[in-house]
Amino acid sequence: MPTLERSNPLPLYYQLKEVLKQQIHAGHLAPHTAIPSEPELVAQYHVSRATVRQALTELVHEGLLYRQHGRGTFVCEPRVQQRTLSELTSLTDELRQRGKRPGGLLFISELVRGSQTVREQLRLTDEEQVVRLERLRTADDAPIAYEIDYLPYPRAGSVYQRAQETAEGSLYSVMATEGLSPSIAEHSLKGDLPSAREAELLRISPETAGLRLASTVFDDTGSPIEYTEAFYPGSLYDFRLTLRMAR
Amino acid sequence: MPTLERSNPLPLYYQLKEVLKQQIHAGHLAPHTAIPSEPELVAQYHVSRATVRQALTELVHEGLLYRQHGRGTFVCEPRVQQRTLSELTSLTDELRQRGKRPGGLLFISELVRGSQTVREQLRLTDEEQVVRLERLRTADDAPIAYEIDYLPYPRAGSVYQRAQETAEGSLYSVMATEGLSPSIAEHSLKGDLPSAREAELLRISPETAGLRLASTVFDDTGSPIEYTEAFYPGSLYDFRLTLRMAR
DNA sequence: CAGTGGTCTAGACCACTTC
DNA sequence: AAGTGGTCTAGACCACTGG
Repeated sequence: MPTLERSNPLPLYYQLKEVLKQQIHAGHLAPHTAIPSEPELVAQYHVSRATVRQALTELVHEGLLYRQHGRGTFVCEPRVQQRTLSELTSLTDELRQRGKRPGGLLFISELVRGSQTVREQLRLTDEEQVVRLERLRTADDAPIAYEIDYLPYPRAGSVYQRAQETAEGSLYSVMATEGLSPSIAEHSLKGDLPSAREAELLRISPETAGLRLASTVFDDTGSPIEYTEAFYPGSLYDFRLTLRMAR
Repeated sequence: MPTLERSNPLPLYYQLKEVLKQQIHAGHLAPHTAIPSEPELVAQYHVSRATVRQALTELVHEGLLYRQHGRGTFVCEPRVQQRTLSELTSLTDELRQRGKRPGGLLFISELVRGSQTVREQLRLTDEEQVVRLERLRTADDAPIAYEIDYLPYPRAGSVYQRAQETAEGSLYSVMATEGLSPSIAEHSLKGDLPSAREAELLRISPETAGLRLASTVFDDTGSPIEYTEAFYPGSLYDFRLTLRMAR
């Protein structure tokens, strides 16, 4: 049994989480079997019950465990564990998880005033401009999505300087190095047909239906840091989401 | 200032959550303003700091508050507060939130063996059957989606008896009364064109693109309790999701 | 420096499940 | 009755932010 290191700068509850996660993923704890009770974990790892409960509560939130009052704490089904619940994964990460190699082409990077929709979503004043990036995103070099990203220039100026980097990898990773931390996103999703330009770039016929996505991304204070419009042909890509029920 | 009732069977942390929620929604606490510090809440409500922290931690999870180490705890933007983050809302609830009147027509309710996909998703043995419900869902009497629901007969037998009720309202509410509690759902979303039958029932042309959704719903132990396939014409309905970033 | 949230302890009593 | 998780207390020390 691994031990927790008090000299380790990582908090004890966090170390305990990692230990339990690893035991679950390694298969030492099978689905629907009980993990040690809270008093047992207290004794095994020499920490207080509050510390144990902080670790367990977070693992329940992440969909790895479930609790039953009076019975115990149990390991969730692997299918539900597979990803952090209700996460907002970047497409780049998502493709890697599926064993694909993400990539992209940057067509246009410019400073513009932006449409009324864009300005409203990013809550800009009349004087402020937006960075506009037009990208074709690929998996294993095959196009899978056409995407236009809008960033508020006042906060994202340096992203504009480094626009080329966003073509290859994740825009989020570039934004993160600039202190723009995506935390929460609103999405609107509907089925649609591609525009002429989209059909051409994605090399699909104009009759191929796809998914039209508009997203506004916020940092943890709720300030908008990105607005995106994208088209995903149904024949090339599907979205996967795991959500938790309210209440 | 409201007080917490120790005679109230509801836990103190829960009562404190409700008080803070109400103050936020009533506008007494504006976005980006700090709420009272943890020691202040301890003094005001005569509870321990652990109780205060349990209330605040859950409100942070629900997207109403955000914390900044060394600075304080602040109220989130209304747009981010609008709904519980990453919830799995039933279409019935969603439509009500948008001011629409949800309804539906039940075409078929039957017991079948189910396709291989259905049987795999519901993890059924060779002998077990599924309840199959075919529904046209409406908002203000106009069709917005065509949906087929599959339920594992061994656990959902009584839902089959009460199938007619599911036409009018939410299938989840009928399931809930039978001890089937949706907790987590996996979704797959892509753009597609309607089948001939879908176009006819939804009264749209076969060239109208829409969103094709396949969902498997689990209870909190991770056992599947429902599998659904649906088509939402892009011209009639869009999905709205609010998600939290992983980590 | 004072004030904030982050982590942690060592208890306590309760409600629920199982036997 | 014994064991489980749910709630709660009254402290403590730390890391981070701001003036």
